[in-house]
Amino acid sequence: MPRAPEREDAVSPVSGGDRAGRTRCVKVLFPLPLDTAFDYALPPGAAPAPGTFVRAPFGPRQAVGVVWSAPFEAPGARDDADAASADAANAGAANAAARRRLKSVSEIIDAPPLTSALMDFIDWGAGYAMAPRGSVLAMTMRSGDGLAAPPTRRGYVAAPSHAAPARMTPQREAVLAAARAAGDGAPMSAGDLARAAGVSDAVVRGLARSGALRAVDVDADAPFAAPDPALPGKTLTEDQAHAAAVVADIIAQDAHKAILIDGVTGSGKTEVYLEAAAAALARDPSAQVAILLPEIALTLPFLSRVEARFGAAPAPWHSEMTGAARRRVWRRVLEGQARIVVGARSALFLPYRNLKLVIVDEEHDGAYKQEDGVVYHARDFAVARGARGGFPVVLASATPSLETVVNVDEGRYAAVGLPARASGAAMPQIDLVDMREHPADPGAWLSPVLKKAVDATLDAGEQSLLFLNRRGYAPLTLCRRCGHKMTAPNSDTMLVEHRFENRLVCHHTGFSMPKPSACPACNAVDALVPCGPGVERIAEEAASRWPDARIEVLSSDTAASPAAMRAVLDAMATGAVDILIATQVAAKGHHFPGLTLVGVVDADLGLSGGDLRAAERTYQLLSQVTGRAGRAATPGQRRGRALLQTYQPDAPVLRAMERGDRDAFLAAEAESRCAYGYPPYGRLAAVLLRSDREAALHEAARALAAAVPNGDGVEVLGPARAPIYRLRGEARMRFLVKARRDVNLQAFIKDWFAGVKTPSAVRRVVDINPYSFL
DNA sequence: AGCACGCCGACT
DNA sequence: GTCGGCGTGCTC
Repeated sequence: MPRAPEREDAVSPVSGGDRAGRTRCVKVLFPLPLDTAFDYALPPGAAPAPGTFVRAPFGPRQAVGVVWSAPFEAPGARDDADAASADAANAGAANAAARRRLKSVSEIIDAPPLTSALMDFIDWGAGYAMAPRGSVLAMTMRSGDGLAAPPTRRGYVAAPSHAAPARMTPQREAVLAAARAAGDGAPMSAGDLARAAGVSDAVVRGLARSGALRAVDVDADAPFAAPDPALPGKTLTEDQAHAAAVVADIIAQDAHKAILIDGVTGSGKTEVYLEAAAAALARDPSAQVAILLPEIALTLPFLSRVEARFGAAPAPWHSEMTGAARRRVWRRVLEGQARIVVGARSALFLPYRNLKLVIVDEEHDGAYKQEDGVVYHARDFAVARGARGGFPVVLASATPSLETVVNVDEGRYAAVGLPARASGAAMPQIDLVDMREHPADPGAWLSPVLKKAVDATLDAGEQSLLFLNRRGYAPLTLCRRCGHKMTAPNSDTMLVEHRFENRLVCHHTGFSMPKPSACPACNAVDALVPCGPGVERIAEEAASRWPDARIEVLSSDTAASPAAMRAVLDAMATGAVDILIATQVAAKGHHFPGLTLVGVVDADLGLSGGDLRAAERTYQLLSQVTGRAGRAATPGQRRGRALLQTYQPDAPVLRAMERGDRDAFLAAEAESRCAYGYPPYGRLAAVLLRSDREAALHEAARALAAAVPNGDGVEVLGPARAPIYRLRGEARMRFLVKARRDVNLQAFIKDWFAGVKTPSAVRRVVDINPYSFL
């Protein structure tokens, strides 16, 4: 990208605007936590469109921002709207601000501008999340150095044949052949050429010196290969073909619509929405498609699936990408050159030039909720993005969220179902194991019923998955002499024993320490006892019960790296593991053909805690993990089976799981949420105050409580201590704001806060529609 | 977010 | 007497 020449001080401080105050200016928004866009004069003749990237002096430094308005005439010394709206006493000050000489935009950056749909989305998102607009813009601009001049690297192409070197050798011949094979359009680096020819790069340099190879500078950020939507996809089942046709029909309407693909685990939702992507790409040769996934760990195998369908690798995007890879994707998305982006929730904010479809896979997944910085839910924001861009949004899930189901029921979203597994295999048989009737041995966690089922599965040469959503060896360590509980320093969080590393780890703060031999409170030696099970402890029990079985443990921390994790998953997929003991990392998106038994060690886990979505989350997790069983229709293989160990077999969630009656569960869940006025039937927001100064925190909470405005249909609960009161040395208090669906919650909260001055030592975080209540 | 300005403790 | 701690406030 060529750059505009520097125009420092193009408008001179004295004679810049003419006397009549006709300086042309624009508003500029910076990617900083500021809500206001600032006014700047424009260099003479410049008329940047809204969305254009510019550089401008900002305080003592230069900053890159985005033009956030059409050009307008600078307000003169006379009253303008700002002054008129201020009251008489303030008019002088307002005028002084308006009259002050504007600084000038120093450079108009030669890059495609942000689209107005994206700008609208940023404005809307900031208002919704109650975040400064600049913070939302920052998510769009988090690009490494995407606006800097593109880096180049030296490449070589073969010069015309008459430029053959005087002395030809076999090595030189090989290099020239390799360069000619690559062609003029694809310069190769010296190293690549040498490797292709099987010679050292000295040969390449020699040829370049002699003129037989021409050196060219090539863009180091290679373009993405163009996807070919016309390539044949997988053969679809009748259900899939029907669903794909319904979705394609919506895409053909070229208007905003949200549609849910509601398909049981193993029904092949992915094939259906890849057809949706193909339809969008085929309609418009410059269309871009974004596919959002909840977990980056899943993106790698998924990328190859997309590549297989379209013959081109998609552009990946997630928060752990850095440097050149990040810059390359960002730039190519901005240019419209990257046509398919596969990424985590933040991929929604990329500066697409012509976004025509967003697909949100596993739309119910809690990982779509961003909890720090700008707090948002990527599913909801995706739908809002589609509304502003005038394009459809596809949501896919086997266990759609109640929010989405209600949107479908009330006619706001379309829906299409995939009721059967694509392989033709039956859904697993699900049974509850009442632990009161079939208790495990003391100090053990597997009931005789589950152990017998694993025996039978081993005998049949099939695989078992024992699922427990708890990392480590034991979730609680306490001193048997004095009762002291091991907690993280300056936090009210329990330390979890991880026996493989012999450490105590805090899952909230990341703190860890070697397991001490004596109790830190009473100094009793060897008195610290692990309480309760984690996956490592279940593995210990399994190893003693089935000493000859091949057993593996999988959780986000037993695997040292993503590659190690893949290795375990691959071993499971190829049948090299008999019993896999795993947390929810194994519950998502993996296909294990030999797996016929899923045992859930503690189906009650997650039901306690009083979180309004506890039952829903449990249902989703259990459906997902039990859905791993018996997915392949292998001849002679038994039907998949799942056993759920529970102490509360009458809980509605577990009854619904047993009967496979999702709709009854959702109906009951909807009824109870409706009765309490909880989302999606009412609005909810959490206001969290935190500070390392406890007295200031309590005072701020008291002051806020005293200032709650009267609002029809709004109720403010609290302040109360947050469930984790002390975290990383900070104390935390929380309010919950509950409102009817027709209430503007954000306006109410803004009004509330406007009347109170909270000291800066107390941080205040608003979470609209919270998912985490810690 | 930076960065400057502004009032109270340990040092050349 | 100064260097410097980070609280508060501003950036067109």
